[in-house]
Amino acid sequence: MKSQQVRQQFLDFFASKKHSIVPSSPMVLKNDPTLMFTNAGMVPFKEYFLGQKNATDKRVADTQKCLRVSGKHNDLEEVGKDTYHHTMFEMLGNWSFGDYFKKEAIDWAWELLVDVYKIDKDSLYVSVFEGSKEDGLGYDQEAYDLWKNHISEDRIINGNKKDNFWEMGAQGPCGPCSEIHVDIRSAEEKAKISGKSLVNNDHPQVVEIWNLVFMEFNRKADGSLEKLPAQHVDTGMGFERLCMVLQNVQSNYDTDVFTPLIREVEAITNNDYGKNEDVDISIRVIADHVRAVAFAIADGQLPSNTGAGYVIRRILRRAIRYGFTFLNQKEPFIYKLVGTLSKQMGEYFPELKTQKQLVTNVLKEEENSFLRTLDQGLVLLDGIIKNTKGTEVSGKKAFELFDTYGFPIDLTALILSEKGMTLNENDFNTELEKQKTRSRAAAAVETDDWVVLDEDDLEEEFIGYDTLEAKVKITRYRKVSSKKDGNLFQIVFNMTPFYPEGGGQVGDKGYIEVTNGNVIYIVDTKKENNLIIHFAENLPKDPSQTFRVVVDEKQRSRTACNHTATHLLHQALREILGTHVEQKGSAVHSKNLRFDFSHYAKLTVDQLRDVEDFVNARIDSKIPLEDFRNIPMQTALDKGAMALFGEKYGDTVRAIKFGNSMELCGGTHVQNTSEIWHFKITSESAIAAGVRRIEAITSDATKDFYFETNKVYFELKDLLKNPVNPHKAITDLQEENNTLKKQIENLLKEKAGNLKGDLINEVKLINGVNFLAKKLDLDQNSIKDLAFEIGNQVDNLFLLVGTESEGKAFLTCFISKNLVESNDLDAGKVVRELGKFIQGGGGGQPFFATAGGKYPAGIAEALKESKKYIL
RNA sequence: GGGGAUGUAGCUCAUCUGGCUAGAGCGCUUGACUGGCAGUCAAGAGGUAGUGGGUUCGACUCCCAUCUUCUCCA
Repeated sequence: MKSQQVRQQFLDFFASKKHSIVPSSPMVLKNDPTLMFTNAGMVPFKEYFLGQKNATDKRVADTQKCLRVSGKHNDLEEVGKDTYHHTMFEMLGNWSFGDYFKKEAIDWAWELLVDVYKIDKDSLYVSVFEGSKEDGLGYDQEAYDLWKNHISEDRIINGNKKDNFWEMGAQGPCGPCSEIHVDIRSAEEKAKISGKSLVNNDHPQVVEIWNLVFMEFNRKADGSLEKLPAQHVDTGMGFERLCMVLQNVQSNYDTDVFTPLIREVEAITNNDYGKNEDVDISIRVIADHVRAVAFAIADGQLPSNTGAGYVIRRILRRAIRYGFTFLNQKEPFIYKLVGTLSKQMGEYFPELKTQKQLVTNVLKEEENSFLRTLDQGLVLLDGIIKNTKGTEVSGKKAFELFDTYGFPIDLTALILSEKGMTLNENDFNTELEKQKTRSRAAAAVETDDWVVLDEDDLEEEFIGYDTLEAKVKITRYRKVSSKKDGNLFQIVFNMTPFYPEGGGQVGDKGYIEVTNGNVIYIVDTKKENNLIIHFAENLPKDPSQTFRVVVDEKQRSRTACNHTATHLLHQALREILGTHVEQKGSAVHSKNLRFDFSHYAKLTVDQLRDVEDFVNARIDSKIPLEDFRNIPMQTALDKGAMALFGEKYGDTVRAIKFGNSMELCGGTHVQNTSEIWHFKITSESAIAAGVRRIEAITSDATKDFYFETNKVYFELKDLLKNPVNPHKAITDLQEENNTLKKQIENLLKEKAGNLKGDLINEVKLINGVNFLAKKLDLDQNSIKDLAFEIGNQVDNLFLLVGTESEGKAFLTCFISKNLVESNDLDAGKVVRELGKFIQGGGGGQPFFATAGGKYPAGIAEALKESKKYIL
């Protein structure tokens, strides 16, 4: 059975059980501070489990693209070494939000696997939670009894808390779970060792394929459990593993999910899969990683050096590294796999198709940049090897190479071992640990439990589109402390006019009015799991009162101008550059806006001008806002709204329309484009291959901008005595300046030439040494030049020049090199000793040295004294 | 967000702990040799050492601030 069919049958099966089938949510998360990527099928539905939102569909099923790079079985460095771990994978899941529970979940799982997929029930095992004393939980008898109806009791295994009690995190919803394992070994092997003993033992052919979680508790910060108001089902089945079982192969990488990629890698790199262990690992790594990276980029997450982008970069670099070392690829090649991937998965994940060109460009650029890093590292490592005595390279040096220059440590180890050398890994790990501790300490956040004041009013209403102030009640609050921000309070109201950071737009600021006119400032507003959280430095004394809260109007209106301008800019770019332009990122602040978009070339001056004109024309046309709230997604799309990838499945959306610009958007906007007043691009630059960034300003900021530039212009013009043509005035000045410079240079040379002649005439032969000590009225640099020039013409020279400037005294001493040796003279010593006369000190090299002091009157004596060195 | 590195001629980089009038290779200009090209030789142009402060007799070098780029960690 082809993987496409496997996926489809799953979805069809649950559709027949009255589930809504929803598309996969983005793999990259934007509004969750606790998580960078969707790492399990349940992530998009977190808010339902947390009780922060009521599900509109009580039964849902989907396949979800997930990314895992850390965790007990998902260390990035392990992926590829075995045949069943991945970074990016699909998780098939069915959900019940307060609807059905254990019985249906278990019955349907069995029906699908055995009746639909026709898996031999004698190869299946199931596990049941055995209970936990520390949590006061008993044996999950209910699940056991349900399984007993389908499977013989000797195939039911008891599982401990580690394997059979699922938790979302340290805090939050959790519950017992029941896993289904499948044994795909041959009959002989099964006869030898019972599959039962291999369950949960990391055996590549006895694997868990489906986990059914029965969510019924909430774990509090103090570790205790409380019963959830409603019970949910959350299941997750590894798609790739399921395909392995159904396609009757021994490895996920032998399924048609991966084989097209593996064939392509073989063809491109001219290597065969299945002949050499290192080559096989490399090919698996590349086949796995290219999926993760391509999906992430298609979801809008470009590789970068921080946050989620850094994780993506690391995954890609790991693939490049394996290709470099074991497949002998010294040029970019991974980008060539995008076509195959898109052909194979683009049907169900259309973002791969539409973003194919961008993904390809970005990968190629990243590959090139890392290959440069590797080149540089190879040179540095060579240097380290040369400077190493003995055969062990210090861990500190290797760490520096890794930390500062990005050279992979395993590559260092490999190269060293080829040269019969070793690496002090302990020291390396110590250094790495230090680095981690430092970073963690800087980012540490302590979060207290929520204090819930109003259980009944958990769904917070956003009223900020229509009003900037309201009378509200606090429904919950908690304290968070971090090194960076100190103590802050997170406050949630029953309703709020404050816009939370999202869609690129910054969160609102403002204040809470407490007793007798005092206020508590709200410094930021953010969204977390669908909850609007207000950050305040204090908490009202009596949080149970009703408060008036007010949004900072100035910031809000400026931000609104910038947000609307961003939409118009987006429209302008698509109109002027073409519809290949897609939003890749956006930041809307009160003082400026930033818009990243896909485009292959630098914008010309004319294009920038056209874009500005286009936006300003729409501002001039005074277009009113049309605000469509709570309309179904499909309705919005039918009306012509631009759908962005990265949108999450949701019940209803909001669409913002200004004339022909229509986008799905939750942000705040002006009522009429005329409020924006004016739009001005301040910069255009590249941020990645095929992605460009425009920064721009609007309204008040453009006034300031024009005022400032205008002011500078008039100041300059004034300085130039108000010429008719300032441009010409400046170029004239520059030319004049150049000719004058040359003239002065010539004059000075001439003067120095004369002076040099005079001085050479004054040189006296004393004791076989050409001696001259004189005070001159020249600057330090000229004296230096002069000294060297005289030195070039006169042999056996001992020259001492004194000079005085700004009340300070200076001595310069030049001694011909042959004299330095034959007469054992040292100009440095000379100036140091003579420096005493001018109450200063100095030094230099044996043949040229300078000294400075604060007593100019002593120069004469110093000059007189100098004679003694040659007598 | 935290740490490390980096910025010197058009390009790639030297200048070891402060002091050899800031150098090399490639590239560029001019000239010579060779039938032409490649090439060789000779001469030459090109640098506020990221920027702004400070310490010092003296700063590319040390200190502070700031920006660029790279990189690791979170």
